[in-house]
Amino acid sequence: MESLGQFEQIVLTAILALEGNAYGVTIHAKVEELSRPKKATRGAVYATLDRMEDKGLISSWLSEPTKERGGRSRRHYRIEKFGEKALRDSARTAQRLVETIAQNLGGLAWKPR
Amino acid sequence: MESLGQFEQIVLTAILALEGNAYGVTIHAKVEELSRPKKATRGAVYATLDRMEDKGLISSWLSEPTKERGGRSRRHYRIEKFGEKALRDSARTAQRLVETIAQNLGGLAWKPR
DNA sequence: TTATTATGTCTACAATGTAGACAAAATGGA
DNA sequence: TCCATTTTGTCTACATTGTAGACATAATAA
Repeated sequence: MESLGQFEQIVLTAILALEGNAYGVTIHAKVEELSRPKKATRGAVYATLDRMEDKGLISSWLSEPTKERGGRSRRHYRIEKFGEKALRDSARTAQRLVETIAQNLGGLAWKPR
Repeated sequence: MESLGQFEQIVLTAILALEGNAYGVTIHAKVEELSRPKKATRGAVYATLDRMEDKGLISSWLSEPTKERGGRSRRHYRIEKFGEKALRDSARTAQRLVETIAQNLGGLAWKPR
């Protein structure tokens, strides 16, 4: 019953949100968006992607190079069933925490959107 | 701009939820409740409490022994302002994740109370 | 060709997470 | 009295996750 680390959860969520356009650079950008105002380095993202691939949470493949300035082939990632389940589970716990915190600490003042 | 680890977040939330009755045993129980079905050992909880006290997120003091069978003095914990802020911040990020996951993965099947 | 952009790999370390043995205080019952 | 039991806490050692940044490579424009 492994469970996701915090950063793993964020990276996985980023891949999910990118629907089919998930590779190093876009994932890194989405991770920073999700964890704002905290920064993340590319190294951190790639290391986590590697580990998650080893564990079978995600899989990857190389695409053809693009035509943009400097564009070269990219390693794309997608979530496996196993990763989806892990993410779902971790989201339940996260939700439980958020509710408990909101109840006890009062308005978090986030606007849902 | 330190940010809370996953387990730190859970332990902090447990202290919060226990309002004034937070010490090793009750915290451990609440942590397991919050992270169900995952288990946690007492060692993990205490190690995390120590680290968070070092960082000034929480503080602790010893209470008088109680009259129950085997009851001895307990180390009670409470959250400091700094810890409260850290928890609030981490809750915002968690909420952002949960929303993103729910949007992309569909019903998490939690009832928001 | 070389500078520049986009992309990815690697290494090494710091921080966090975890298990489980051990210790000690209190007290009820032999 | 003193020992077994309950409650509580400490400690050690290690595994996993998180992070920074240097380095490498491919493509192309100039």
